[in-house]
Amino acid sequence: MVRGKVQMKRIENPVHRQVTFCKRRAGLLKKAKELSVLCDAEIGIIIFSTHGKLYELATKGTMEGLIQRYRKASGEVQTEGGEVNQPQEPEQEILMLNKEIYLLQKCLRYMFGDGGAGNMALEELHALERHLEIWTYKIRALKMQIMFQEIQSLKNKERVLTAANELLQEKIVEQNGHLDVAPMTIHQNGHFDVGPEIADIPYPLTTQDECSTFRSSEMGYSCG
Amino acid sequence: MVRGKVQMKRIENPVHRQVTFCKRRAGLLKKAKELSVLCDAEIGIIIFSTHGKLYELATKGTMEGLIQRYRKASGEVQTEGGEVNQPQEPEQEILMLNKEIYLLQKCLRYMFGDGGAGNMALEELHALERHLEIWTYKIRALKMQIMFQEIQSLKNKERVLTAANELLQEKIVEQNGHLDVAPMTIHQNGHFDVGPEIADIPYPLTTQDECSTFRSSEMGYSCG
DNA sequence: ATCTATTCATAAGG
DNA sequence: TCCTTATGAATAGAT
Repeated sequence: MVRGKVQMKRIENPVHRQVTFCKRRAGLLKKAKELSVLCDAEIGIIIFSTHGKLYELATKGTMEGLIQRYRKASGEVQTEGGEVNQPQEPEQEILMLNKEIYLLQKCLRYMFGDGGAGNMALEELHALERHLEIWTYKIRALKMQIMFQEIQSLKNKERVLTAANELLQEKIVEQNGHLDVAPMTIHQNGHFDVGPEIADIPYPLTTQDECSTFRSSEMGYSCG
Repeated sequence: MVRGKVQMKRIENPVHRQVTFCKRRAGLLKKAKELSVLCDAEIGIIIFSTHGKLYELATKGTMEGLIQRYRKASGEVQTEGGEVNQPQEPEQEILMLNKEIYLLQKCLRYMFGDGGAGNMALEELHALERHLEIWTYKIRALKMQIMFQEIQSLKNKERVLTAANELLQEKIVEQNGHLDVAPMTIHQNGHFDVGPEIADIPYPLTTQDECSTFRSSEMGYSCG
């Protein structure tokens, strides 16, 4: 028996919450199906429970199809030329990627059966191939950029270490008077010429060992 | 006043349908919000009306975020090795594609700013490049297959026409007695060897001109 | 949009 | 999980 109006806040008792979740979830999905039938609407519902379990409903076709329709519908506002370009605008790029995904999935559907709802024309395949090549090119460029930064970072570290080494050598020479100690210089030539961005570091005796990925803020070295 | 139980079928009267759509849509979204609050669930609803208008709800975060969570959740079931293979199973292939899309989107987010929520590691980029190469390869293979079928279809038509031609020649020769008419044979060699699948066609005097794409059922010719 | 009779959903309990 | 039941909520049809 329903005692009074239910409070619109999270049910704290986990058992009650679970029971209510089951019941209301069923009710929601039922209502969605009814709405779809009565009003001839396409409806998709995605539910993640507190514990991350997925429940879903797609009233016509599949959820993937609905997601694609959603992407097209929410994306086709201000979509103009269908050509692959370098738009510079993140939003346009996202639209492009949505098209890409649509194409990929259409291709996949053809290649592996799935009922053959939407088949791919040869022309679409040509377009897809071209897009994939462009993406491959972009990925390679990005990889190069990342590796370049890494090399730059390593070279900087080398400079720092070399400088530290020389300073230490000088100190040792000072302390030991005329004792002969050979300087420990590092020779390591990469194939990239990186301009000197680090110079005149007072006493750089340590460098951090973390040297990875791309954020330039993480290319750091520390001067103890 | 509700007269009797509502019939669970499409409301034919468009005004009634529209009114019901409005009311029930509002009710559904309200229920979804309640379920989300009461049971701490993340819920997304996508509704397309009959006329294609989009209505949506995402109770936590954005719809895009939810879609990605959905893809991950529905994808990571029974995903084993993270390696790219040729699974033959459509479902597994769909899982792979979901990963692909996830990767593409992550890549895109990095390349074009977007707040930099999830950045890509060099390793992920390597994987993406490899995946793209494989996709390119698959696309090319599919294109080849389609073109091969087209060639096969054309060759069949050639056979049919040649046969028809020969029959016509014979008839003409019969009718004209000893009049000398050179036979009109067609010589056209492609680079693919297609086994004879069409033979002994009685009187194939016409062939359809539609010869395109891939469905083998559409490679047809008609024998008038 | 608002109203109201009626059906529907569901909280609590078993 | 499923059934029951009292009660609040949703809504069809009318205005």
